[in-house]
Amino acid sequence: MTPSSEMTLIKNATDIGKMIRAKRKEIEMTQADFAGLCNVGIRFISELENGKPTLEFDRVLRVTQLIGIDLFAKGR
Amino acid sequence: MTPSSEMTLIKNATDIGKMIRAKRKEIEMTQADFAGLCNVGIRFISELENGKPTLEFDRVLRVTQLIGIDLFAKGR
DNA sequence: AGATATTTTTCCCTTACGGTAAAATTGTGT
DNA sequence: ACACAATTTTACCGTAAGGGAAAAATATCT
Repeated sequence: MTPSSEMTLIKNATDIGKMIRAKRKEIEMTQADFAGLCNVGIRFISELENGKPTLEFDRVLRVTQLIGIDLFAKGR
Repeated sequence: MTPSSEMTLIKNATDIGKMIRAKRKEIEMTQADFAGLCNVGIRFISELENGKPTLEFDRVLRVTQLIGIDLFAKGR
C-alpha cells in the first residue's frame, strides 16, 4: 500500500474522501463510531468519503485531523 | 522572505485565508476582480480571507487553485 | 439466511451564498 | 492632520442547500 508518509495533491473533495476512508478502514472503525468521535453526523462521514464537494471546510478539517491526516498548502 | 515554495500546515480556515490574501496582494488584485475570476461572490472572498470556518470545501479549493496554491494531504 | 455495515431517503431546522447598498477601514496626496 | 478615493467589511433579504436523526434500502460479510 502507499505509505502514510507520502504527499497527495488534493484536486477535489473525492481525493480527500478516499484517503479518509482508507485511514478509517486501517483503524477498523465504523462510520457511526467515527462520526461520534468527530462530533459530526454519520451522513456527513458517508458524504465526505464519497467526495461530496460542498461540505463545510472546518468539518472536513476536523475529520482529517482526528484520523491522522495533515493538510498542507504550498504556493506555486 | 519565506519563499512561496514552503509548505504550510493548515490547522484551520484562518491559515488558508491568510495565504490567499497574501497571494492576492502579490498579484495586486482587488477582492472584486478576484471574485469575478473565481466565479464567487465578493463577500465570499472577504469571508474566506478572514477565516470563516463554514465555507464550502470545493469553493475554497477552487479559489486556492486559481490563485496558485496547492493543497496536499499527508498521513501521520 | 442472518448479522453487520454502508448508503440513501425523508423530515425538519439552520445556514451558506449572491446581490446590493451602506458602513467601516485602509490608502494616498496635499 | 485633513479630505478624498479605493477597498474591504457588514447588514438585509431570498433562494438553495447542508446537516442531524432515524428509518429504509443495499451491500458485504460469515
